[in-house]
Amino acid sequence: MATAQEDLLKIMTDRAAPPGRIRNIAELAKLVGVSAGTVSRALANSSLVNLETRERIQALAREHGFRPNQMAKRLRVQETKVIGVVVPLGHEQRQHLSDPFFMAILGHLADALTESGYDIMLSRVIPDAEDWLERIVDSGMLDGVLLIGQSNQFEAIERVAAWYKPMVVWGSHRPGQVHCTVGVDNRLGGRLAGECLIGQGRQRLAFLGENVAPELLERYLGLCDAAQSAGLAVPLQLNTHLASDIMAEEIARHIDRIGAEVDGIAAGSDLIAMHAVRALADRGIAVPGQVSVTGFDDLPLAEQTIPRLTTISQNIAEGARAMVTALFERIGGTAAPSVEMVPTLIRRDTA
Amino acid sequence: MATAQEDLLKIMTDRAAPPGRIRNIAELAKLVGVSAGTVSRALANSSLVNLETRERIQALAREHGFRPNQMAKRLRVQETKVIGVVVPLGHEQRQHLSDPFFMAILGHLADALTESGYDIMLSRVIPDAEDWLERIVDSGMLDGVLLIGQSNQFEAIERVAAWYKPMVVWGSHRPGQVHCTVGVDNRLGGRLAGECLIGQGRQRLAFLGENVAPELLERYLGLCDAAQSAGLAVPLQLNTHLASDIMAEEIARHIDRIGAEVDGIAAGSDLIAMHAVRALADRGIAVPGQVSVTGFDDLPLAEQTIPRLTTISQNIAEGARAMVTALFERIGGTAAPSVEMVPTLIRRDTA
DNA sequence: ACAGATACAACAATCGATTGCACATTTCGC
DNA sequence: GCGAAATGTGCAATCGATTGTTGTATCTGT
Repeated sequence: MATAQEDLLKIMTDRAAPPGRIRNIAELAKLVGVSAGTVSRALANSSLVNLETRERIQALAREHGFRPNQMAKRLRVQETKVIGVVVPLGHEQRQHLSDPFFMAILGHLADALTESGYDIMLSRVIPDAEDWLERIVDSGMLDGVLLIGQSNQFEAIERVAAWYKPMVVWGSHRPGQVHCTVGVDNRLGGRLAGECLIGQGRQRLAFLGENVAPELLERYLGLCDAAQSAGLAVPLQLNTHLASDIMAEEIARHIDRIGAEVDGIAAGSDLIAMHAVRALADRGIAVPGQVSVTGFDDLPLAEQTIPRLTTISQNIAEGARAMVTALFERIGGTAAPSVEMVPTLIRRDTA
Repeated sequence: MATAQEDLLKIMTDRAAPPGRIRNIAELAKLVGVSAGTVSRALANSSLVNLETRERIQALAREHGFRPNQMAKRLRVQETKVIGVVVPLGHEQRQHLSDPFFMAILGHLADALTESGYDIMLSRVIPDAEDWLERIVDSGMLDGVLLIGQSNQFEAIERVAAWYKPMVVWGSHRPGQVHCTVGVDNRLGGRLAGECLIGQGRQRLAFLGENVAPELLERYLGLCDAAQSAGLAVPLQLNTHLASDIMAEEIARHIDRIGAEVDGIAAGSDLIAMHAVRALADRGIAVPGQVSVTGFDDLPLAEQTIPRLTTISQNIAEGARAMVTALFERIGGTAAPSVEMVPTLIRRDTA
């Protein structure tokens, strides 16, 4: 702590900005002896200004560590080079940014966007106010918006999508919807999971995950499809919050309650599956000996659990790329359509 | 795909903005029949404008879905309400945003910042240009900057910290440094890990993790301290990249190479430890039977591996809070000092 | 040597909101 | 009924850069 105090002193002493720091283009212009406009062009390396003066100005700017104010530039040019990445938490007030799925996709989005010279504005929104999305969209700070997940905000998204084009949403595509989505065919994914379980001879199925978000609902419906095709009873649907701390005990309770009624569990996500496997193991129920479990997402962690998760793969890297290209097309004025990717079953150890 | 085409059509048709959309305060002012200034004040709910007109203006704004342009406001007010969260990847070009540690801390930062009405600008920076941090810091877009990790950019950070106050860095505190850090005492953490291993009777120690980032270097030095105190040989130091795809095979190679030379591994992070445990298991080496392993961070995943990781805990939630409060103090003009938290050993199954 | 082209740089409008100051209209005290 | 205070609104400057237009040397060709 002693050293920290010393630092504090040091900081207080050179509190004043470096002498003669240049704050804006006008000051630099005065210093160089030209007009502000010329400086602006010089810094943009425009051939309109004499090579000699151009270099003189650039040198002086570098020397004084001057960089033009982006806020002003962006206001003038009406282009911000910032994309909003928004996670709506309609049904999940708890922090959910640490959800591994979100993090995985965010990583890929960040790659693609920074590569194209865009910055990322991250918003974790709890849609309490009716116009949460409108507020984001016309804050005037964003060139476009990527929404990760539809949550229970389908209506709000549609409403905005009707007039705001540069927006792409990760989620399910319902026939006739206006907003542009990228995602897998969740219903097919659910069906694949079901068929896998049924193929193992499982008869009494359950789905772990809530059904307010379209994505998860579709997965459940896909599971139902599979059950129906095989002549089995309608699978149970067990609600589970997405916040990881609650999730664990919630799942444990479900497992306790349903006990031997169920021999095949399709989880709404890998994270849910992981907790389910753990809860089953804790109770001495063998996976996949007595109960089979499937996940959804195929996150890196699916391979690292023991036993490794059998899961439905959505290609997140490809999905992120698709979102970004669709968004750029839309920013450019083209009406890029939705993209629906095909999920595949990754067979590992749990089913 | 048919439905997607339909959507496209629909989108093209109402391409034009809604009729009579109000673009700026001046237009709204004309509509209401007052001056722009009055509208501005009315929307800010200033008591300077008559309650009646105020409500009339607000109603009209709501009706037309008008929201003032934030970019303009922020330019004028010289306060952006945006905090930059920056991950410098000096020694790691590969995507690293998906690093679970980063994600965990980002989640908590997002909570704390949004709660205080700040937005987050996320930058994943590869510090190739010399002035990467300067560019971020005086882009004019940020009220403050949070740096996650020092990477190998200690000098650059110090240089900027000399004149830019509202910046807080997650990482190690070296005596006499100028920039404000929040983090655990990494050296002590390394020592704790070492003592734990030695306490299990381990004699031939190794550290898994590169040593260009101060944090990891300190951890290694702590391990060395412990070894020295116990009269053991200097622990091996094995470089390991942080990009998760390379990491796995790199660690596997290390394990193959060192074989029986080592019976105690202190990993630089939980992720590294996890991969090490897996690599050992794959080779039929019992953990902790033959080799003990410790992690660092105590991420949620540390509890979910099998066997569960023995690790050094840094309280990430508390750390994130500390970063944010320090940053706010600095934005307010106070020179908040560095914070160094005390790490603790979490004893689980791997050591 | 002169019309016309070329190369530079200055001027001023603009992006969209905020806010100090001045001005006009009530309201109030006495 | 008159000066003073209170209230409400408009005007215009400002934040900091960009860019279309205009103006003035300098240069080219004949």
